Amino acid sequence: MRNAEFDREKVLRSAMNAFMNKGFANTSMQDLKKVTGLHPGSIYCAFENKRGLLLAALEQYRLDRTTEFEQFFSVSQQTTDNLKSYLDNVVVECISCDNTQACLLTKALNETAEQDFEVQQIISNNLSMLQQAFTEKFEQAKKEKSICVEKDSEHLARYFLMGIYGLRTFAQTHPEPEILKQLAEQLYQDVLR
Amino acid sequence: MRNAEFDREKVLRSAMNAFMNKGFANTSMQDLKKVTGLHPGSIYCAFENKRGLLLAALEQYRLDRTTEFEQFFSVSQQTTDNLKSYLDNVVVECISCDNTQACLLTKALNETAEQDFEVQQIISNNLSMLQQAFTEKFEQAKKEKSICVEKDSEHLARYFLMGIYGLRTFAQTHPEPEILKQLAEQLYQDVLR
DNA sequence: TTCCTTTTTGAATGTTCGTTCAAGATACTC
DNA sequence: GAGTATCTTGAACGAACATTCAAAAAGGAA
Repeated sequence: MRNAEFDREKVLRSAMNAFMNKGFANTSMQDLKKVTGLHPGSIYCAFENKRGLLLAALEQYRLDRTTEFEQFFSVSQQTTDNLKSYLDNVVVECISCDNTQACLLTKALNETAEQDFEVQQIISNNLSMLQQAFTEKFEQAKKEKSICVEKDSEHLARYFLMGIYGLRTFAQTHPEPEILKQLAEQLYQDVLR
Repeated sequence: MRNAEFDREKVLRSAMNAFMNKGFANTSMQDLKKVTGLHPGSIYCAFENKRGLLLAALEQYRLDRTTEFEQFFSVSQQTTDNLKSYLDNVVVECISCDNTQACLLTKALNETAEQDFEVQQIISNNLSMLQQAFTEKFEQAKKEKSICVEKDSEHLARYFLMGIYGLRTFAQTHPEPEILKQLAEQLYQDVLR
């Protein structure tokens, strides 16, 4: 017997960053070898192929983001405060202009749409779960009397998520801090109103 | 002397559709040969290379979308009506689930970001022009008393565009007509409020 | 019709890609 | 400490890629 030498999580996060930077198709095995430090054979041994590495990276991304989400919503007692923090953080990520701070899900969704149904399904599911998580937070905010009870939490979650998608795309052409902050602020107001 | 046989606009629209369907990197010259009906040599003769074809397709896309934009805003006297029509059409395009109805600019932006500065610049410029066009429409709506004069037209245009980006991304995972219509409706309300 | 120029054609090119594999290295088991 | 199962290594593979090019075809000028 013998265990693998490499740190699986580190490797997956490296691969994840590479995919976010250059996209799946444009990231070659040579690139992956460089960023993960793994030789082709090891990658194929551990993940079957390049696509398997993407699938594993997507799963790691899901785990990481879920943890991050829970951290954001365990700061303040006021759920709306945490929503604001979450949104502010999206803006910070956008401002950084660092591709590795982007969303792997939307990035991969844009690229593999209509070509790989399994990947598309996985991404859709992940995004649906995020949406569901937001729905619960809006439901909670209603209980805390921060939001009018008449509002539909599901609709709010969808609108909020739509805004985040839009913000990220917008930032790609106009990463100006003040403008992004302004857009995020209005989104927050519109959702809470 | 001898003129080229092919219809340049038709070729560019075919290429444009292919790029929107599979992305730039995933569209091979064989694919392009198939959809354009042009042999590799002709493509290289006319557009220098694959990237040159993308640049030409982006320019054709700009022309087509500009014409379409002007058509949308020459229907009703009420600018706000035309804004609504424009937004409704985005929803229709999203519902169709037809990749060729997507936005080549955001698609290419997602793919070539951080890899091809010239392409990124062209896309940014095109999107800025669209934003500017919306700004003018909101300015006009203010003159028509449809929007409060206190509002900042530039901010409204940015927010509206952000919403459209978000809507398109959201639709990729949830192309349900009713939900998309609801999101678009709220966006319209939030902008006009 | 003849000639010249340009386009069209599609096979050939060199490169890069994802993937494989056999040899070597290494840690665990007994 | 020997044996063995597993991982690591990196060269080699065929396939697919963007690109080139020389020959063939065809329009315009004379």
